[in-house]
Formats: sequence, structure tokens, C-alpha cells
Amino acid sequence: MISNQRYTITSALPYTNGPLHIGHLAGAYIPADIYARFKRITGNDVVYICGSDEHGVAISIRAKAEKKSPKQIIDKYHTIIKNSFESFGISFDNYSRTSNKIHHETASKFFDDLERKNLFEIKTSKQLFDPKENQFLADRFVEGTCPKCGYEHAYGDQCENCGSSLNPTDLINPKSKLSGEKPVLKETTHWYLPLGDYENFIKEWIIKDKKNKWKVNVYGQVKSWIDLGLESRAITRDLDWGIPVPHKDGNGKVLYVWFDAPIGYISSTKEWAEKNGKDWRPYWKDPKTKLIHFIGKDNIVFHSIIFPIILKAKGEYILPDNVPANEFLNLEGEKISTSKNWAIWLHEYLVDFPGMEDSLRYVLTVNAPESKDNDFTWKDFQARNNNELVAILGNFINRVLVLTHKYYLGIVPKQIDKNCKDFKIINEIFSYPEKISKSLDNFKFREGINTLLDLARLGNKYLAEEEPWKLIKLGKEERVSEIMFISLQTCAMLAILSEPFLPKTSKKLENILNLKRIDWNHISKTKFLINPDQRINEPELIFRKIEDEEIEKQLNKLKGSD
RNA sequence: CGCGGGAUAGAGCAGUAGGUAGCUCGUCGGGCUCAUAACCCGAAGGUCGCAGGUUCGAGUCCUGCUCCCGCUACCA
Repeated sequence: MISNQRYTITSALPYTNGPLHIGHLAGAYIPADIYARFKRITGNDVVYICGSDEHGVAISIRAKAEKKSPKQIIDKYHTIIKNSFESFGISFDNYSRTSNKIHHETASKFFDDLERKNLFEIKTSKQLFDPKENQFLADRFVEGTCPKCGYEHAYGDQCENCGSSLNPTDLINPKSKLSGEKPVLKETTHWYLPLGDYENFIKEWIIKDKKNKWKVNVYGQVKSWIDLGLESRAITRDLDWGIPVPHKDGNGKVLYVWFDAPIGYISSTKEWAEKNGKDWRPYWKDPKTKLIHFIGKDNIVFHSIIFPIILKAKGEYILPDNVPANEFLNLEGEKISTSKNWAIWLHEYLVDFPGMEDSLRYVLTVNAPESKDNDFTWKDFQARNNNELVAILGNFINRVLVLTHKYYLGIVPKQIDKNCKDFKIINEIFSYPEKISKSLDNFKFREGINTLLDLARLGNKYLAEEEPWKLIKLGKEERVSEIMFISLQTCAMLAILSEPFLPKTSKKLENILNLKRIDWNHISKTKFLINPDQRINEPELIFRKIEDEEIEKQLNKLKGSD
């Protein structure tokens, strides 16, 4: 197990124009949280960073639609999102927001430094403009008749009827989706980041160095972009909501969210450092630090090409060591869709299934879209909760606790001696920290949590084979105490190893067993986890079954909303 | 259209350097009764997306195709 290594771990900044759903959790937050917890508990220096992404045209438009200010929108969703994260035990060291002063300063400084180094291109072009709303229009916000097939609701970028790619200026009778007005062409000037200048750097860094280290979906995506050739990208927008372009010609313009958002990782780290009396620099500038970005697949190019180029251009900053992007999670066979309300919202789950945060964490981990898109179904959720968490893990713990109370009034029986025949199984139990570490080090979270369940299976099997309830009737008390002692070690091991995956469960188990949390590197089979004469608290059920009616209710809720 | 990822028992996934397919859940049969009718053992169930090819032998290599997802586009 690696220890004493510094890690800067990030999860994608959630965009605050709506609440979070299970897809967010499965893609970027649960894996990162497991990883961060795992790295902390194996003795590393970890800062796990995130925050709300609060700029951009979508928020501006949503605010207009709801007749509110952008500030009201972001405040509302920032609060909902932050609460959801806390409830699910996502262990950010700092959760910031890009509307904070520290972020505006950091992002402006980044822009200003690159501008002074003369690393941007400045280009003027004609774009569609809505005179009534006084706003430039994204291609998607222009609608009109398709010149090819005559479909009346073609978008500015593509006709959904015939599939043709279009330019907004091709449309017959173009209309702004904001006001319905006919847009006009207007000249505008923007700053561009010439990605092409960094092609060799990206080739050297990723294509050569990361080939066997990064996930195939990530590597393939990056390679495909490079093979196509990198083009300059505008990093400013004509918009009234965002970070003003810090330049004398920047009037009415803001930084493009994709330029400012990833810098949010840095400003959030700074904010954390200030609060805790630390220095943020080693976490971003020490070449020995490992920077890991957890994201969904839609974010791959930004985190493995554009942001690294920004960091490289700025200089002195470290580059990501890995970008373990996940694929997407579907829901009941359909794409999760915010606009169609086809989603399981975290804040609603918390109301419908109080205290069952770890059940969702479990299912989203064991069924995580690590290598391809996966499907979440309520029936599967119920089955995995009832048949795996309750029946295998929860039940095993309960069996051991009940027997310990029945036979020993809750006191751990005397230690086994050297010639106990069960040292083989003890060796096996104590091999689990290494096994799980190996999975997690390779970002194989499904494998890791399955291994955790295997340990509970091993415990159940051991009890079934040894049958202490029979032996006690035969008066073989010596043997029974050995069996129970070993089973209690298994429970303790489960408590310790479940921490990254199921933090609330782990905490409950520690409390019941009166266990101290220990660094996984300090686990050794020469020292037992739980000692004779230690008192165990009254058993309590750590998971509950989910009834059919609850699932029915959720399915109806989902379908009713469609 | 181009590029990337995926397609393996009813469901979800493993399959390392090519050698007659494994795991978890579900189903069926048995055992046990400490336990949240939980647990343990056994069985059934797959022409490995389709079509060719290389090879003594291919889920694993090559070619073509189909379907799903993503990127390519100011939807962040």
C-alpha cells in the first residue's frame, strides 16, 4: 500500500442550474470519495476538492425564464447540492463556489498572466445576436426552417428531422428561442486559446506516457482529438453573467465557463488552505503530488487536453496523473434527462429513504459505469440491497453479534492459542486489506466492493461449516470461543474495510464493536483487531430490507412524471 | 459522415501473453436453524452482436457489417 504520498483529488464541479441525480453521484462523486477516503486511511496527505460551477449561459437563461436573478438561481441549487453531498458522506475537504471572490481573483489572474505572455489569439467574427434580449445567441438558441428538408423547427447547428449539419445563418426564417425575434448578425471579438500550439506537448505527455496507464475510453478519446488536429477555442463570451474579462477591451464579455470552471479546483484548494492554515502550493505545484480528476465521460477532453494546456501555458503547475472518467448511468433503460424529469433526484431519495444513504452508495458502486454505460433499475436496487447488503453483510454481522451476546454476554471471548487449526482462515481474513487496496489503486471500485462482500461471504461460510450453535450444546466451549473470536475479527475487518465505500455503516460498526479507526498499513495478522475482554454493544440492524411497495411507489413516481 | 468506448447465461459483470467459457444476483433442488424466512451446498441455463478470414485451435488476432452511448457543434 502506498503511503506518505500527497494527493490532490477533484470531482467535476456540478453546474448549479438544477439539483443532482444518481448519475452525478455514480459518475464523479462516489468513485472520487472512495478513492479519497482510501488514500487517507492508508496514510497519505489528501486534499479532496470540489465546488459549484455557477457561471455560463445556461444559468443566465434559466434565470430569465424564471424571472429571477442568476444569483438567486445559483444560491438555491448550491444549497441543495451541497446538502446532498453532505448527506451522502462525500468527504470534500472543501466545497467552494465559482462565484466566490477568491475564485474570481484566481481565474482573472490566470487569464491576465496568459494574456501578458501573449499566448492568446484575438479574433473577430460575425455571430447571431438577439436585439430584443440584447444577447448573442448560441447555435442551439436559434430555430428556423431547414433549407434542406423544410422542417420548421431545425436548430441553428443541426436539423433533427433530416440530420443535416447546419450553420445558424443557413436557416430560413431564423428566430431567437429567447424572444422569438429575428436575430441579426453582429461583429464580436473574442480571445482564443490556440490549442494547436500545444499538440506536441499533449502527444508527448499523453500519447506516449499514458498509453497503458489511463483507462482505454479516456486515452482513446484524447488520441482521437489529437489525430483530428487541435483547433483554437474561444475562451470568452458575450454575456452578462460570469467573470468579467480583465482587459481594457473586455467590456460586456466574460470568461467562458470552461476556462474558469477547472480553475475552480485551484481556488477551492486556496480557500481550504486559508481556512486551515495550510499552504496550497504543494498541492498544485510540487511535482511529487498526484493530481487525480474524477469526471464523467462528457468531460474527458476538457480535463485531459484543455485544462492541462491551460496549466502548461501558465507554467509551474503539475498535470493530472490520471483522469479516471466513468461512462454514463441510465435509468430504467432510458437516458437520464433533467428536462424530461427522468431522474432520481438525490434530495428526494434522502426524503424517501432516510438513513439509507449507504444503500444507494453500495448499488451505485457495485453497478458503476466503469467501462460502459450501465442501467439503474429500482428492482435491481431493491434486489442488491436486500440480497447483498442485508442478507450477506448485515446478516453476518448480526449473527456474530447475537451469538456473542448469547454465549458471552457481549464480552469478546479469550484469545485463540498458537495451535488453533484455523490459522489458515485468519491468514485469509487478513489478506483483504491488500486485495481491496490493489483494486482501488487501479480505480476498480466495483471489484473492490465485491471483494468486501466476499469477506462477509467467507464469514457466513465459516459459521455454516463450524456450526458453533451445535458445538455449544455438545459442551465444546473451548472450540466455540475460538470460532467466535475469529468471527469477531472478521466483523472488525469489515468495519475497517467498509470505510471508503460505506462510511456510515463503517461508523456504526465501529461504535457497536468499540473499535478505533486504524490506518490500513497498521493492520497485521500478528495483532488482532479486537481483543479478549473487550465489550461489544447491543446488536442493532445496520441495514433494512426494502419492501415491494416502496419500489412500486418509486416506479409510479417516475412514470407519472414522464 | 468521421473518431472513441461498448456488445459474453434471465440481469449485472470477469475473462491476463489465443487452447473446448467464469463470478455475483435471480431460478430450481437439498442442508442448517445462530441470524433481518436470512445463511451454506448442489444443479439447470451461453452457437461469447452478425458475417467472413488467419490458426491444429479464437470471446481472445485480422477484415467487413449491425446496434447502443459519447465526442466532433457557444447545449458548461
